[in-house]
Amino acid sequence: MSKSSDQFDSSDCVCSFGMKLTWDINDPKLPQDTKQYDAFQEWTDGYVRYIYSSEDKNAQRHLSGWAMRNTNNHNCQILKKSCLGVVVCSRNCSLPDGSKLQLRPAICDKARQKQQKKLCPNCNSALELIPCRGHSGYPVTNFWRVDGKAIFFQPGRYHDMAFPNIHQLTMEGPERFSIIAESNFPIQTQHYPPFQNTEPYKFPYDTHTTAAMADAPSSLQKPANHRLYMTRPPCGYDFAVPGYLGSGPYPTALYKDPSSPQTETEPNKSGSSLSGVPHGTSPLGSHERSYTETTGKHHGWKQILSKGAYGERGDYSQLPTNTNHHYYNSDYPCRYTGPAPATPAALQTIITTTTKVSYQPCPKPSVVKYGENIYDVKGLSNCNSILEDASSNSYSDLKIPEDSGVIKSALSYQDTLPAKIERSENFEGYRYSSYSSNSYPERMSHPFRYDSGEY
DNA sequence: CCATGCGGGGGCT
DNA sequence: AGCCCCCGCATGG
Repeated sequence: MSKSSDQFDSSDCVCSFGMKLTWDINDPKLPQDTKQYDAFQEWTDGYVRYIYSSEDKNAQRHLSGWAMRNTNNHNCQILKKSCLGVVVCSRNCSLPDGSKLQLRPAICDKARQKQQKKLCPNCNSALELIPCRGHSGYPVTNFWRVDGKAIFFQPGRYHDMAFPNIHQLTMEGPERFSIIAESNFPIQTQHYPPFQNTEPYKFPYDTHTTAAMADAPSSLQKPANHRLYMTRPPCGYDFAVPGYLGSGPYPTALYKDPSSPQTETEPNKSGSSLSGVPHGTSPLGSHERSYTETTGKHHGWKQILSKGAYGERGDYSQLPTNTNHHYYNSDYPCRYTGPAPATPAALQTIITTTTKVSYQPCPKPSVVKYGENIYDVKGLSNCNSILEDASSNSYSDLKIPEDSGVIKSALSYQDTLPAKIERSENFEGYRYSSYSSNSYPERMSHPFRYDSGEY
């Protein structure tokens, strides 16, 4: 594994090792001969699947940059967690740097309630929890399953593929928001295309992305804007970068208020979610929406690390763009089409609880094939190639894609680390950082740290 | 204190 | 039946 870490980076990219294989968290049997694992992804977004080593501490803890709470799905083998959204200033005030306040909601109900009673550190107005609605109007859900030596992670379910499980909020249309008035945001629907169509997801994301970009053309992307809540730097990663990469896209769909929820979304549920504004988008505009990112991706660390802090903000401009997409695309495409074949594994694992696993013998076939079909996404070139390979091989055979361009690109941004980094425990302290596009450096150090502390 | 998990239970579709 | 969510309880840092 260790070695793979480098490769892991790739995980961000769309085609993670997990995505290459065809499986679904609900499959009776999951791939067992996994030789490679994905690097832990803090900020997952979209329909992605990763296979982590059971030794990965972050995976063991079922961590996520997003504030995810345990959801009882009455299935002890699969741990289901749903996104809590993001906490923002009810007045949508702008921070000194122009960014919007975005806090990671406390996971504990009581703690969250207390958190919401606090006032905006910047303007003293009330804080507001914007729920995530990236999954067809419902919070984005993550599924964790321990099986053998691997920990399988999957956001959403394939059925949902049609809908993006993006945390983003729907509304975020960049345009609209650019400036948001204070309180109200118009939440409009996004324009993004509905997936509904047959079209598969072809990139809704892109769309979003695009849109997003629109706003901020170059720089924005960076994502930075988002002030996500970041963790503190224990590792250093705190930085908030937007995630373009990381989970990149994460857009979570959060709506601002419940009241408006669907509206925005409009009937199409699907649509909405897409909007994804990827984090990166404009800072200001969407505050809320933006928060999407906010929510958190700490993800930034990768970036951070790799990049160095964004010192150059400029840089990112470039990045973002590509990055974002990339990953999405892949996500979808890969997965869902194919049903997972049942794979026979030698052992089957049964997970009792999240953490516990018991093995049982099972029949198994040795080879698996995963539907090649699955991956047809044309769009993604990247993935495709990779996928193809993958498909041809059995899991075990797969090699990692170093080859794939995708990855590389991915790597470029993130390069480092990850695998090992476990997020430090501190994760709790996200402070949000916001940055507008550029200034973020300051912010980082900025006074506001909303960690859990009070302001 | 709070993050996490577990699991009962209610409500909806 | 599934899914979502609320709630309390327990554990552990």
